Amino acid sequence: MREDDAYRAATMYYLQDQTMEVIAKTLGVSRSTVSRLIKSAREEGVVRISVRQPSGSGTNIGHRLSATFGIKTHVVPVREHATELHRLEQVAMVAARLLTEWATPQMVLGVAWGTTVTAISRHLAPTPVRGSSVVQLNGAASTAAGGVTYAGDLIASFARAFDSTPYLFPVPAFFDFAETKAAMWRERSVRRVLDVQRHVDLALFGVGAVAADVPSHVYNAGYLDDAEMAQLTADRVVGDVCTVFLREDGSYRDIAINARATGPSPGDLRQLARRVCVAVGEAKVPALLGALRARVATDLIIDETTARSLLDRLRGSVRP
Amino acid sequence: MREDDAYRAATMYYLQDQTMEVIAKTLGVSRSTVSRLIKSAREEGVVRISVRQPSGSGTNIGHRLSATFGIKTHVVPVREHATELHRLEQVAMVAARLLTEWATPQMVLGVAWGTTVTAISRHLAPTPVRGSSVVQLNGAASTAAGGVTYAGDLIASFARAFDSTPYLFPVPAFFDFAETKAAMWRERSVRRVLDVQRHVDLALFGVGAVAADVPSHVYNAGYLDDAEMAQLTADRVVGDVCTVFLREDGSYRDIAINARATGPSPGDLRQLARRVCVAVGEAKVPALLGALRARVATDLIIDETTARSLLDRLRGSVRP
DNA sequence: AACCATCGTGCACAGATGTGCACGCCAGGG
DNA sequence: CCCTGGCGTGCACATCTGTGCACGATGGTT
Repeated sequence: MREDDAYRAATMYYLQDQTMEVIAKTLGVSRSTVSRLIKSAREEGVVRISVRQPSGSGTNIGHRLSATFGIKTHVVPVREHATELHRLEQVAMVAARLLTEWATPQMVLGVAWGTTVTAISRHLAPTPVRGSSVVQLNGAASTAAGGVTYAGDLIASFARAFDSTPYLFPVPAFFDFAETKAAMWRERSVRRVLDVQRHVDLALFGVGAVAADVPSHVYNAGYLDDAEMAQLTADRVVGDVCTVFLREDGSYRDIAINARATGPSPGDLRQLARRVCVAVGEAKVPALLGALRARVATDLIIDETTARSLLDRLRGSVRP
Repeated sequence: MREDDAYRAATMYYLQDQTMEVIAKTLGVSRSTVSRLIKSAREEGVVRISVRQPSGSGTNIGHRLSATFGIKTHVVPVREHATELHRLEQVAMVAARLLTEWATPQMVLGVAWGTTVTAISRHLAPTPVRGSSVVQLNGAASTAAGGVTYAGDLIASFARAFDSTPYLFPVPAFFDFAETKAAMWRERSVRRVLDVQRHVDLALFGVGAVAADVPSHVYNAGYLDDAEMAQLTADRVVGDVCTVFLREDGSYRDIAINARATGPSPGDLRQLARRVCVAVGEAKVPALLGALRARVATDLIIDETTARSLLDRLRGSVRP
């Protein structure tokens, strides 16, 4: 009843360009109610709005990035002086919209966890996708409490939005011993999830930066001890993708801790058709550069300011 | 430049929920300009808004029609006392939006001509569709002047909207002699168009009603002489689809004039995957009933008032 | 039965949006 | 050279839209 009214109101508003006043009279409710109906229609995914990039947008930032790394880039316009938190919110909104736009029946969506992905999850409008699954890409349990429920809620919120089957990955972010990982990887319960991960059609992840203003989750939630942090610095690690650490040049294979990490390596990721990387914040630029050089992404969603920083660093002219 | 600004403004407005004031400051223009940029983004097809029908809308008119005729129905909400012209405009708007939503690469769009289809053409937002074609379904030349350019403009406006190759059908609406039709149908120039028509993926047409308040084009533009009109009445013809005449029970094969008509018969239409019928006006109900019984449509776009009328007539309780 | 929490609604106001008008810029033509 | 028509812009106003608040209905609990 209510949903049907929302549908009727949305049709009249968006498809027939009627004012809410007129719609209110037709439906026999107050204008305020119509406003709320239309809002709920948007939030419930009854209304979908997409914006397509005009083909001939010439020399702008997005196209430069796309050309350099051979990826599709979505640059989110933001005001110059906008705070990083504000920008994160903007980018997350756009990412959430694009994601629902890219959803296809039977899709397997792989999601990592972190501040960025969590922000995206807050902006997802419900978009039922027949036969879809959502799978957690990397383990989240840590010595500190809360990692599992945190990641669990995150996956659940994606699964709810797409009406998908959720697959959790109940392993720690890092094993203490590489042998344990090897052992667990032989367990059928784990293998089942790994198998789903290999069939991911659309992977979604952010990048972690070791030195960030809004510090990335991994480096602050008790996942790593002091010795490990020191080792990262010694290894010239600048950040991570799916809790696999990277250097700015994109190398990662010889970083010891990665043998104990549970997320897919850049090499694993590259097997997947579509890999969407979302990044906000100048501090993430070195890590992002490493990620792009490791070719982890096919799509990049980034705010204008960070994008500019990235291009600057590429040219070698690092700004203060 | 302008288009790029429109894209940025539209992104910020629709995807990031920014106010125009904020967008104006970011882009360095006045708020009014932003309003206009966003409007143009909508009109130029940069922004697409679609409204999906909630699955569980139970006993409403649309579902009753869908169940009765085995078609998909889109009922356009209108105010009860709305004029027929107003309703036509509403329905045409919705039809235009749905059409762009249904457009797929390589599609062949078949369009008839008439008041309804013309109204739709006025509301089409440009939506480039790779490799698409638009083909005229029925001839339009008449003894009175203007038929050809009229249909030509119509087809051209569809072709422009979808960036398609247009195929005109340069034959009269009705031949005077069935033999001429047979002869023309052997001509290669005509056969080429007929061949495109057979590959139509999406056919769009209205229904003509012999006795309409807003009279249908065929019966008023000099296509038929008095004797022919009298013959139609004698044959219990209630209207036409693509200038092929029908009775209310859906029969059409034994109506003499149809042998001289150039549009696809219901039987021809049924070969096409998707056939979208658009209808407005109580006067069209008998003709529409005939059309639906002849199974010419897979999709029906109709206003609420006409839909109600249609259901009433189905139940035998014709209202005054 | 009384109570309370929750929810949906309309009212009224604040804020956001659309648009007629006038101004200024530019290009083409006299 | 000026004139003129077309176009894009900002201003100011009218209209449209979003939302805090209060009220009333509903349903469950004590």
